[in-house]
Amino acid sequence: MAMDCNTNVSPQPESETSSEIKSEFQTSKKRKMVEKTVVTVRIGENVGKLKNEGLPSDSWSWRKYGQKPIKGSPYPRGYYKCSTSKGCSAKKQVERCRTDASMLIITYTSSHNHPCLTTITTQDISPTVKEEEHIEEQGNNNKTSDEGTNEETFQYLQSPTQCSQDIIIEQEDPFKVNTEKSHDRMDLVLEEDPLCFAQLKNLSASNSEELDFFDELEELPMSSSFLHFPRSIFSDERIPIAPS
DNA sequence: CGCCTTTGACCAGCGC
DNA sequence: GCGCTGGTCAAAGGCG
Repeated sequence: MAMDCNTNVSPQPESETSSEIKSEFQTSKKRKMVEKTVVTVRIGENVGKLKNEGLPSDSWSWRKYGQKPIKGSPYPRGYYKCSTSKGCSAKKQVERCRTDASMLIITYTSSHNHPCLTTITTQDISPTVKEEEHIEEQGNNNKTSDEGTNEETFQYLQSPTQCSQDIIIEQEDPFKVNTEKSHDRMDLVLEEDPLCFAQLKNLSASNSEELDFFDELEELPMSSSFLHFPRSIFSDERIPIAPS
């Protein structure tokens, strides 16, 4: 895998937890062309807070079906399937960035063939959403004040750049060159991609899930030393994905 | 009892 | 063609 963490400086607002999404229509040189969305998530204080608060881990329900050590990375990769709906083919892969233990790389594959639970049982999970939104509001410089305050279903249509301050998402279309307009593309992609915001919301929530997963991984070598890096060094975690 | 995690085995794609 | 590697399957066990 060519995944790695760069330390490029970007104008995006800094945050304890940030992430990016990259859309891939061709990906995984090992496998067929499958649309993927790669998200990098910086593990920050928010994650711990979420975890401590015991929030539901996700709007979707994920079931782990495999874990594999990845060559070149000290951390294994976990494979998850959506268990919200039986026929749902949505999957995600979770791994820790090999060069920055404080970052998670989450790769979403396929799309959900069912409505997000957020839209199904809004009343059940709205406290969770509100918690997330509250966190979002704490430091999102780009976000307008009236966003993220109402129904969750509305957020489904929002740009991921606005969805969360602690999860700054950048989606990259490998077939397009201009990365500076990535957030413009994101809007388009998200409107087309069934993963879209519902999954983006997963990110912050699933952080805790991933943290649980990686709590164990942290016992692996390297991780502790990486955790000592100042987070500011990794203000930008753009992950280059080598086209196949 | 149902769901989830773990883990070894197997399969498939890619590079040499 | 072979080996390596990533991705998936399925059985077993644990947990709520």
